[in-house]
Amino acid sequence: MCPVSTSRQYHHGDLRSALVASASKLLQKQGLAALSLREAARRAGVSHNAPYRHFADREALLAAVAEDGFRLLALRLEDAGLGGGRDLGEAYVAFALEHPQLFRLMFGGQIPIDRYPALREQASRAHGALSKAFSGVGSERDAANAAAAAWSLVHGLAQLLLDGHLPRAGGADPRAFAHEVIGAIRFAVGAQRSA
Amino acid sequence: MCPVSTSRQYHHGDLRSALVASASKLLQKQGLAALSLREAARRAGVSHNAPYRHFADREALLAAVAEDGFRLLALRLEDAGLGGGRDLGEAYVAFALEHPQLFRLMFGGQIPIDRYPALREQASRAHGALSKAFSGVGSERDAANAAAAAWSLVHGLAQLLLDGHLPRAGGADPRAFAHEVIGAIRFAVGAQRSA
DNA sequence: GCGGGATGTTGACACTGGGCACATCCTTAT
DNA sequence: ATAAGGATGTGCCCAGTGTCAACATCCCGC
Repeated sequence: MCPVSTSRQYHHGDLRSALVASASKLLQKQGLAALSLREAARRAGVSHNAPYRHFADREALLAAVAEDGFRLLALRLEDAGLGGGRDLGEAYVAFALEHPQLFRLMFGGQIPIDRYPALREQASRAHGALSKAFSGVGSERDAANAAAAAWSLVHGLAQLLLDGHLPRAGGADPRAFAHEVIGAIRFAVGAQRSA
Repeated sequence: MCPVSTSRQYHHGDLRSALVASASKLLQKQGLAALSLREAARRAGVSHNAPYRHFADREALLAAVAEDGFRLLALRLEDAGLGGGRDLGEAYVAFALEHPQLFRLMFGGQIPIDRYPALREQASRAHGALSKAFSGVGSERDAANAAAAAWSLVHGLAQLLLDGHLPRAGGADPRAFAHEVIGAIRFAVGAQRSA
């Protein structure tokens, strides 16, 4: 399929990777709207139609970029997993803040995940890293729900921070703010009970 | 040349509203990618450049649609607010599930909110409706953080449900699932403490 | 009336995603 | 080694889009 290291280059060598790379850079610098197939091709030094040999359409290229994103996120979470649930959450938010555009692409609903098995797999990996921290809580179902709730919490926090919806009470440092908010969920739970 | 112009009104009457309406419908039915200025104009029965008398560019039209979305969300939350924090959360998720595309537009980061004061105001209104439920919790700062945490939780849950990231354990009904997950946050808090 | 500003229209340009036929190069079987 | 054949990349084409500029039409205050 994809001869990796041994053979000489045909025309470009590894256009697929080059395209994903230039697309990622483009996404990070200029945002999703500016990410065009043609521009990515231009930066990779090939004609505007060459990408179609590697990606069915623009969406497929986006999916490849997102897949890389999920892979990176999963790695981060697996690293942070040793520190417990709260560290996981902060790592999640940190990832989003470091790669805002990438994060939006990954969760922006632009890509129908089920159509890209490789994408789904990396996403599941990230999911798994989060779930593991809650595997010992109550029944199996309780654990799954707790994991879903925790994921929701940190995911929503990341998203709202990116969109500038949360007036950051905790000063300039978003990481500290995230720490504070994640901790404050217990107050919310309390209020919920009393209501 | 169309010399017959008696029945056909040259001035549309309220083109701005008509454009927002057709854009909303378009968004809901076909998704953000299919929402073009030209198509919206076409559906409003007007030439492809007429929108520019009311919107500086495509983004401004999107902002107007999103503004309507926030207005609707705020209303929903204000209605649900009487029932307490948990009802609020479920109303939030329900809104997202009923208007998936609109919700994504509102929070997809496509629109720089700060550039559209009217948008910001409606968004703040929704925020306020959520915050009110936590106004009595601990110190003022605790309350703000609790509100942020609660918002994050339901927002993340909505987003993850829309993207199909959460395998729904609770059967077919997403509303019941949302109820369950929101309730499960306390397990997550417990796990967090013990970690 | 009538002139000016708001509103719509037509035309044009650059750009994009995507399809087609053709050129180029590598690999493999003969 | 060489010819067949498939993988890879190129050009040219088309429809659709956002946006600008010039022009047409309408409505309101003088």
